Amino acid sequence: MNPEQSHKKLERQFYTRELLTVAKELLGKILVKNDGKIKLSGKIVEVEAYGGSFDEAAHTYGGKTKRNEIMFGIGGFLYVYFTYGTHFCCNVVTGKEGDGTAILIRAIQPVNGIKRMTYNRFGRDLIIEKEKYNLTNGPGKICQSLSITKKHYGIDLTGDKIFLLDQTILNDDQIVFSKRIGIKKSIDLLWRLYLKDNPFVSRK
DNA sequence: CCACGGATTGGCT
DNA sequence: GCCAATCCGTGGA
Repeated sequence: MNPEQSHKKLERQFYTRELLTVAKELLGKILVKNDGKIKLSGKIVEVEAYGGSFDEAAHTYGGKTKRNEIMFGIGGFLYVYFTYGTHFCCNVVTGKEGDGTAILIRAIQPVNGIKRMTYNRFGRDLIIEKEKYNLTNGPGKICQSLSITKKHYGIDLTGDKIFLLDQTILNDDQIVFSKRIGIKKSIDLLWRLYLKDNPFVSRK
């Protein structure tokens, strides 16, 4: 059965829990970008947790600024940032007011709207089968294929524009806990979580 | 005001 | 494996 038709939208209380709890349970959930007639969606297969008093790699480490203020709010909102002059990345804010924690969505497995995602990414149809795996296997690629930009900063994930659909919670033995990618601080935390053996994960 | 560099990606050696 | 692209948030003068 199509997972988009068989599960409910995640509510506020899913997001307001502790960072790593939410990170684990985000795996396997369906991310939906609702563009009206067209709905783009994918299963979350890789995430990274950020935030808390000792995580120097988190954007919240230096305190509240205009850029990161949504991360300091209550869970269930979207934190979008722009980096390297080229890419957007999207995060799910977690926890209570003031926590400053969020989870970067690093890779999804396309479910619906694959043709549209392909056009958003490459400006054309798929040419080779292999390209299917290059659609959404990275944080910048997700935002490009789903057309998520700065204007989606702060969107309420309990609304109907961008949201998550509930799915079965996965067991720990299906999840790999590893070091985060592309950071220079707090590099030893095993806060990158991904689905074991999933071909849409950004790297092993 | 200015300088620095980044939670990335894609192309080339 | 190396590096440029290309913007803007952040921090120091």
